[in-house]
Amino acid sequence: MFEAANPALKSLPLGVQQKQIIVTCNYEARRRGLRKLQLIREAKEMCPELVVVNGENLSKFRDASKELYKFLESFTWNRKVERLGMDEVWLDVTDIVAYNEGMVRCGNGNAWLCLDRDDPMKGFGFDAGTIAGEKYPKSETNRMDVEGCPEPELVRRLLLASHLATHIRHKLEEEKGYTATVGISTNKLLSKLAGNMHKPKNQTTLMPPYSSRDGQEGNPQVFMDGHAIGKIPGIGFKLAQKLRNHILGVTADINDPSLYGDNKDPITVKDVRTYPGMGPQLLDRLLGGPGSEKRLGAKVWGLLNGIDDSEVQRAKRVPTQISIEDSYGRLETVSEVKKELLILTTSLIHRMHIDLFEDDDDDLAGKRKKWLAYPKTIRLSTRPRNIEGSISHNVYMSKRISRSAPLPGFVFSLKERVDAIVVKLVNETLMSMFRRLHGSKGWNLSLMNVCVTNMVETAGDDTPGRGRDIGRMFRHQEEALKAWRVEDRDVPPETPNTTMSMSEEARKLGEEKAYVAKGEDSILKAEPSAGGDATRGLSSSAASADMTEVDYEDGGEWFAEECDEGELCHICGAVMPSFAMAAHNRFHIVGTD
DNA sequence: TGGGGTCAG
DNA sequence: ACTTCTGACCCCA
Repeated sequence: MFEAANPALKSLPLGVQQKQIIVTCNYEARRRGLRKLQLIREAKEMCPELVVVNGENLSKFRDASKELYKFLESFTWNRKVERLGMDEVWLDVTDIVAYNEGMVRCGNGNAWLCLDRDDPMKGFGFDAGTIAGEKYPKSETNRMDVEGCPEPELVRRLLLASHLATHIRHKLEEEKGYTATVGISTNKLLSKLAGNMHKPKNQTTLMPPYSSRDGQEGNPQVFMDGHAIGKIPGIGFKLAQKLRNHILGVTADINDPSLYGDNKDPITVKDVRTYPGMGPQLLDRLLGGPGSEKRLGAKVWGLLNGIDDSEVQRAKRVPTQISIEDSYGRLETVSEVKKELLILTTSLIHRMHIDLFEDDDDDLAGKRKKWLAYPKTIRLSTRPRNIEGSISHNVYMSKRISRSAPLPGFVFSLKERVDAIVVKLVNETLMSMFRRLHGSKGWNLSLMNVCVTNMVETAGDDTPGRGRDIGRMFRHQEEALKAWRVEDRDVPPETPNTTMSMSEEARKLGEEKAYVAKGEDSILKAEPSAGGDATRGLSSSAASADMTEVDYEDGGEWFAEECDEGELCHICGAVMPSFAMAAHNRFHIVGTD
């Protein structure tokens, strides 16, 4: 992002600072030995010419992330574009690939990939005899013998997805100035891991065969097996530790996290997968216990085998929570706390206006402002500083504690000044929550976080199932898939699909982005899941959105236009004129029966 | 629903 | 000195 704004930075080592730490840095800085989350002092020592920019305010990153995401969404037909953090994205391009797959003779010559079902001229030409970009495993030749290989349909789909990925990467660089790295495969897990290869600005297609035959593992298994166990998305620090302990046997050293840096993890996916007795049941025993996820063993076993059934999610209209936090060297008095709460709360109210309060351009009368969602709950979290020498050492470390309360309706006021709202919220709500967390003395905090959550969405035109183009989309997809159904009769249901996902790091620096193209290939799967999803989307949005739509929309607008003082609904937190409250309450009573 | 844990970037 | 500033999802009572 910084590089895109100022290309001269690309050749300089650049780091983004939060407090005393370089939270991320560009490739030039990494080339010189810098790493993420390194102390400023060490970084400067290692690289005196390091250019440092302040990254404590994330607004610019949020804006760039949203812009990037919107750009990528414009390429999709199904709007399945899922963000992971601010700089990674998955695209499910199954439908685009399926549509084009029927019209392209892969394996020879020039072909056309159509990007718009309504305009055959919109698209790009490509060489249907090659996979675009890098492949896993590497191979000598780029020419494809599509018909001669064991999984020709899958090869065709991944080939199309690879060219689509290249096209999108080029457009992204031309039009937005962001480079990206992409992985292309049949699910989110595999495409994400493939996207880690060939950084900073290439792409990797995980090549067929995907199934094992005559004792040979498929490529996804070989690919997964080579990864350190802790590198698998979904297997974090705790799970990896438990798995290592079981494989290696429990010794004191094994519990030292410093032994397992990036490349030092001695335990691979293959070590775990092939351990005697390994399977979902043993994994459940190893990883389960109070508090752990249901069916965790089955899920992890799937990951070890390259299996991931999770769908690429469409972006939600509003976040599920918004929080602001800061860390402190010392925070020991009530007045210090109050001062910091005022600062945090001011940022939080601003964030609410940015993320929850947008133009309603669907209104016939023109643009109006309205709340997209009302958070019902406010939460205050703190992190008490480690008490020196107290408690054994490893057990009571830097955990957060929190208290929550209903969010008062006055924060939605559009008339009152933000600073007045902030003062009221801190004095009337947050300070008493703080007292519930800590007494008036005897604490020292290293962090405070203020969060609003429990969003109640107002109705919007983005609600799945509402858009006029949704029905049309599915009809189109049906047609595009007809040919496939016939041809795929004898293909087992496990046959993969074609999907694409992308990730970018514009967020941090524009150092690179990765996008990952994921290919779905199971048509038999696509049919029921498309039908099921469509039905679910329609019914659930009708049920939940209709309930709140009239209330909140009207309440918000009346308040915005006519009211100086709103009255708070204690059920949902909406604010509206007093005369509306009786009808509003009736609505709740009827609606919640 | 409140409080906490894990995972991710 | 497992740190920064988040956000998503899961579990239990």
